[in-house]
Amino acid sequence: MLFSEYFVPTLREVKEESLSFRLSLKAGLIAALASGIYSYLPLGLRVLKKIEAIIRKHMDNTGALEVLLPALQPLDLWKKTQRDELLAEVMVRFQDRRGRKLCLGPTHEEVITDLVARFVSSYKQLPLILYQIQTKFRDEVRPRAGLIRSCEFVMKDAYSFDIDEKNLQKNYQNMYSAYNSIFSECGLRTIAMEADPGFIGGSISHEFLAEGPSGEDVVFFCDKCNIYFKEKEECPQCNSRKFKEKRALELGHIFNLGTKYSEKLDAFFLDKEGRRSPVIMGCYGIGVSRIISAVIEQNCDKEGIIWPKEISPFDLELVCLNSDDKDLFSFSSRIYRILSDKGLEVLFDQRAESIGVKLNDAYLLGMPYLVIVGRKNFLEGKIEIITRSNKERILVDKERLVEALSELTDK
RNA sequence: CGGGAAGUAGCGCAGUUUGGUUAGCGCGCAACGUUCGGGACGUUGAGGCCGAGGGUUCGAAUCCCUCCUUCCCGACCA
Repeated sequence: MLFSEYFVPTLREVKEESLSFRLSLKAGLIAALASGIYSYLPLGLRVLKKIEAIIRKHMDNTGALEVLLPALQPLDLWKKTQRDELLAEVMVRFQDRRGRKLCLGPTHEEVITDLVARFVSSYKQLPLILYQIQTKFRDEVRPRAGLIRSCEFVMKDAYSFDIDEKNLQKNYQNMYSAYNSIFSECGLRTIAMEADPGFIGGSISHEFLAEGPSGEDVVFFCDKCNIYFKEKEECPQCNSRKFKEKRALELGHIFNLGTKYSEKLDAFFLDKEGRRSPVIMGCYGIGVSRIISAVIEQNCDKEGIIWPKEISPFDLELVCLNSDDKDLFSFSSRIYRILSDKGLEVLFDQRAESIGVKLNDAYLLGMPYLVIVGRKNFLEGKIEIITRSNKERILVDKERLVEALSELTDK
């Protein structure tokens, strides 16, 4: 991708305070439309899609099947679980021209259970796991920190349906480990903890938190035992009172729902003995857009973002420092083509900007590798490769560049 | 929903206390020239119902009232 033909409106100054919010605005990942409402710009959307791809891979591995449920939902459905009242405050609700009462789905337990109630009637159809990646709408009291708490956000929600508690446990455990894989593949360090099921309900639930300065939760950490805990009392392992307070962001939450929804929405099946029982459910959510914020907070420095390879919008950024130097420019262009043909995703900054602007932008945007083609090095037959994470600079012979990059990026 | 801060050019801000006639600065944008390994320099230029409405006044970005919006802290939540 040629930088000059791309749409990356970077900003020099922003007044927002949250770390990830600042960086996602400065790097041109998102743009604000109103409080809690954001557009994804091309760079941000690339990241979102990569995260979604990782999630899909791991969901598919658990045997979950992807569906896409409607965001528009009749309020009557919500009356069956009484959650039209419980969630009244956060629901975006309205009437259509026929006076039909609708809401924009803040979550999808009702819709998915209704679907299963319609089509599942035998133990032979179970287990079943369905998931979707979809936009949720919540009328937030106080949106904050950009993608961290917004009124419209992308969520992955999965729902498992089983014949008994034992089978649910198996799915729950599979999801638990899938979640750990997803987050670590996104370049995150997360903490899994037992949690309060809240309005989703059910008996047991676990949440997955990512440490970060803009996090909304507070957790405590004991250096000695290397464990996190929620109650501000003492370390549950060594009873020490010397622990650190940390901010953390909830990225995922898995719930053992049992029969809470299936009973109310009539999702029953006949077992081998012909007995009629409610389907046993689990529910598994990930705040997809929020992952972007968490990743930024855990992977950045004063200069900008440091994308983990797996979700970086591009594999590398190629910077031609002196675009009006014909030799330099044609060499850079040739490199760009060769790398692209090899399947590498390259952002090629060939703008007629000053060197400082291009380098600062490159650090801000944060691709894992920066390939700097400058006149001086070029005349000596060298090209510079900077590893964004540790700022390590290496000079390679220009004939060896493609090879060196293949080694670094494994592509 | 309670508390705080703020709305002036695309972005970041000064000016408001003490009202005064053509509303400023930096960056960005357009053009030309000079630069070219760290947001470079010069010249010229475009761009504002000073958040909205109402009031006070000869006169309002500035004083008063109402409303809207945004950010931050708390309560609540993925």
